[in-house]
Amino acid sequence: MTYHHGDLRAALLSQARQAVDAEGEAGLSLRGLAAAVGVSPNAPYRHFPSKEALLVALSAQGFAELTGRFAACSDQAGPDRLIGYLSAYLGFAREHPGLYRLMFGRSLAPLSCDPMLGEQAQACFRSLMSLIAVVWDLDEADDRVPTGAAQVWSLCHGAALLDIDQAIGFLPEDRRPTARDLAATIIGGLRPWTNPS
Amino acid sequence: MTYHHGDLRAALLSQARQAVDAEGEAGLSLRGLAAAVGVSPNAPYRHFPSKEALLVALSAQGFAELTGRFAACSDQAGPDRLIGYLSAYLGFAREHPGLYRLMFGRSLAPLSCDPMLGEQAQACFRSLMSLIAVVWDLDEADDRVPTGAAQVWSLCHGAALLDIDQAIGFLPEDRRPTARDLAATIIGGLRPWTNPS
DNA sequence: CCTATATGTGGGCGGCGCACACATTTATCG
DNA sequence: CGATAAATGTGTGCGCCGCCCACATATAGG
Repeated sequence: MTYHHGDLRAALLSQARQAVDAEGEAGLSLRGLAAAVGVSPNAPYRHFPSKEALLVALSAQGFAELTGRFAACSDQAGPDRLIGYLSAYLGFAREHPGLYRLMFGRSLAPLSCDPMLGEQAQACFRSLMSLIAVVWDLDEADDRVPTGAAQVWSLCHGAALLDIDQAIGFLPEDRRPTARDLAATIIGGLRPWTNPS
Repeated sequence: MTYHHGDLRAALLSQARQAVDAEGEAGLSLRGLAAAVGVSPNAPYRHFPSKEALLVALSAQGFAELTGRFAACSDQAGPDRLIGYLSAYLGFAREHPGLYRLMFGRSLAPLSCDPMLGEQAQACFRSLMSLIAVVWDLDEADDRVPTGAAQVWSLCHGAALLDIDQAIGFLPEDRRPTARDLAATIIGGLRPWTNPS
């Protein structure tokens, strides 16, 4: 290993990603990260002005990945596309609970502050809005689209949270919301999920 | 002030409550708390085994307060009661964003572990479920009630979050969800919120 | 009254984020 | 090619943190 690492920034992000996936944001320190990558405790500061900045970068990476998952099922039509998006969303949350909490657990306000993160997050939300416009047959520019998307996101976010930490005691073990449940709710209105087939 | 404080536990909780309301969970340290109350840095450990335990106690207090708000409008009937609950929920989140995030921002899993917190949180959720049973005219024991309540809570939680941090860029400034919006959604199905009257 | 227990104090350990000065590598340009 | 500037990593250190320990003091029960 040379004195210069090569791509320390990427290495740090990757290591942080692993750590967050494994133990959540709580179990993550810049010093620990640096040590894991095999570098001095202060090296990270050459790439991120603060721990917060690293977290934001990680979050942006998460939004980009989620947007990618959405894009992967954008070619499907109608209800299939809706179900695709929903299971992409739930799948992402289930597979990366730590990152998901990092992305949505903190205030969404910095989204608008940090340009990079804002860009990624907005792209993600735009993707959702265009889907909503299709599903509800609204004009893309209709100003009911953002509020509708907010409702849909709320529903999905809640479902994802309940799924992530299994909210024992709140929901019976076998009554977790599925993408199909959510789709039915969005199209047909709130209604208790029925037993999974 | 005597050597013995009198009711240090309550004083700490009260001070913590203020701090969390003011700057959120992030700006809260046991040492700072102790100093603010005028006591040595380690005194808190005689009343809480860890910082986490204090946070849990604070959270439980929050659930109790929310349950209280629900109870305050339990005498109303039908749709009024629904609207009462919803505005109680949104009002609580808006007035105490720091505490709200503390209650719902972390994993819900410890709810089942810690008996005290679990009790308060379950009571809160039971209160919501009985409302749902009424609104949707289901038997209290109907096993669609918990899943329905989960949907309703998801919607409210998302609305509260969007409201709390004003999600600039996601929703137009004047399209925040109101209790009436949510009630309409719950009864009539997802539908973009219309402009506030 | 005297002792056990509850409660608060003081010192210390290891870890943290971060600021500073310094070392080393890489890039730029005459 | 060689000097010099910029980028990148190191080392030291400060103040804060949560938490553990031994100790002091107040309250309660016999």
